[in-house]
Amino acid sequence: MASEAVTILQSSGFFSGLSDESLGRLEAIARIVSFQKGQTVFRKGDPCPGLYVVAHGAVRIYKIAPNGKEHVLHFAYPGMTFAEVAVIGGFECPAYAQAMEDTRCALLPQRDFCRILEESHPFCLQLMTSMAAWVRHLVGVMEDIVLRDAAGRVAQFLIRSDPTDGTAAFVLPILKKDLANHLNLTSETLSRTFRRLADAGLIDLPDAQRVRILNPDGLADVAQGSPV
Amino acid sequence: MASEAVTILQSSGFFSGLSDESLGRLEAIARIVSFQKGQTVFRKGDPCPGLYVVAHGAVRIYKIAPNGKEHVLHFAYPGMTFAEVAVIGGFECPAYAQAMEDTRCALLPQRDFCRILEESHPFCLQLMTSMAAWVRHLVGVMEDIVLRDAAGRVAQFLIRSDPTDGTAAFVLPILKKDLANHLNLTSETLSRTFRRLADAGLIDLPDAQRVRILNPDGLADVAQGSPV
DNA sequence: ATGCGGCCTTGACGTGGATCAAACCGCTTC
DNA sequence: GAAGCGGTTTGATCCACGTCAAGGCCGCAT
Repeated sequence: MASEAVTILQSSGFFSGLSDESLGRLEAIARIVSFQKGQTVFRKGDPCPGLYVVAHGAVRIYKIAPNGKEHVLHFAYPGMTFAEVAVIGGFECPAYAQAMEDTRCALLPQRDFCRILEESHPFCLQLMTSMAAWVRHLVGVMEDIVLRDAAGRVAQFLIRSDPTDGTAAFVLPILKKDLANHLNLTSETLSRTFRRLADAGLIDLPDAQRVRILNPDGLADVAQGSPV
Repeated sequence: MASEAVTILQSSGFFSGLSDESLGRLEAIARIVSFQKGQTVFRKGDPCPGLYVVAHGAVRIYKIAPNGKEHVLHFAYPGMTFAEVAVIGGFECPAYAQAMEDTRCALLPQRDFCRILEESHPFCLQLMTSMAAWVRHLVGVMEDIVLRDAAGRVAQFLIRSDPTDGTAAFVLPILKKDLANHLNLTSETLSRTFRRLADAGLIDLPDAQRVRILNPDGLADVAQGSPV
């Protein structure tokens, strides 16, 4: 099903600006791969299979410390890519990847992908700016962790991930235990932090999976370091 | 002095693999800029002047939290570049940059640089792999901070930055207070951590600026999470 | 229904590293 | 050489967050 690959690629911000010609070349090399919930996509140290574009489901990319502690670098949802950096840099997989749900991806194999990069200058340029945006995001995550306390990190996350841009409740896109891990907190601390924000009247927690932002400005203050 | 720019560019890993033709084009747009010790190179939010290549001196790139806390993202020494990502992505300066010593840089102005990127495919490819390496480095720093305790971070830093690859003492490339900040520690905690490593016989501290690694394997164990 | 196994919450308690404070350098400057 | 100043060290104390433990909730399988 070649057309499925094209649909997936087009849905991704990474490839959306490409010409039909470039898309056609990518389509020619793309393979569709599926993973069951909980299945490992690749392990740290594996040779990098290529660049993945998520079509359905969700994947978490994480590292494991020598002591067993995990840290989730990021979550890849439909339209998002992962393993780009290893593909482009030509190194082995720098982290673990695991499907959080049944997941379907387009896979652009490393060698073919690099060949296209070498042949297509516009594609190269496009990818470069995408990488720059990715670096900026990464630095942002790092700064969240380093410069903010628990409440600040949670507030920042809520602000960034509220799809409603307002006062409707929305469901958290991930399990709280994964969110806690991503923010470098324990799930206990995350739970307590949510409660403190709710007690302060900044958010409402209708149930375990949903959040409503009651006071965006106050939440922004907390993200900027104001005490709860 | 056009030749000075070429020398600087060639000394940088970022540009070392380029053809004479590409180098010539960069030389044509390069300007030499100097900063006195302590001088600000740019501030967060400034329009990005271009890509800097350090010739002499050292620059620290850092962020400031709303509460005033600083975090040093990285140190740019001779041969290293900074502000590449903002140039390529076309955003404003995402951080502060300050000369730690009297410093001389080549500056490749944003617009000219981007024009060359658009015209030269080999250059684009080269830059892409440099960016990938840079991302990997960034993720490494982030993982150090998130997954290791104070002793682990310091041990990891020492292992990575020991130029002697052995048992000779070497001078720390930066002030301890800046190092502490980079590792997300206070200088007090860094001082105490050095002492603990020295008491454990893993390192020797002949004076405040120098370190000698006595037991590389033991230090590696600490970096992997073993208690001191 | 019943049991079971994740996930989430809440409480009590412990601790790594921050903070506060003081003293000691090695400099530069007068 | 006295005074001043940043950087470093050390000690005493504090606190945000982790750890440990227990209980509640919900979906799923028997």
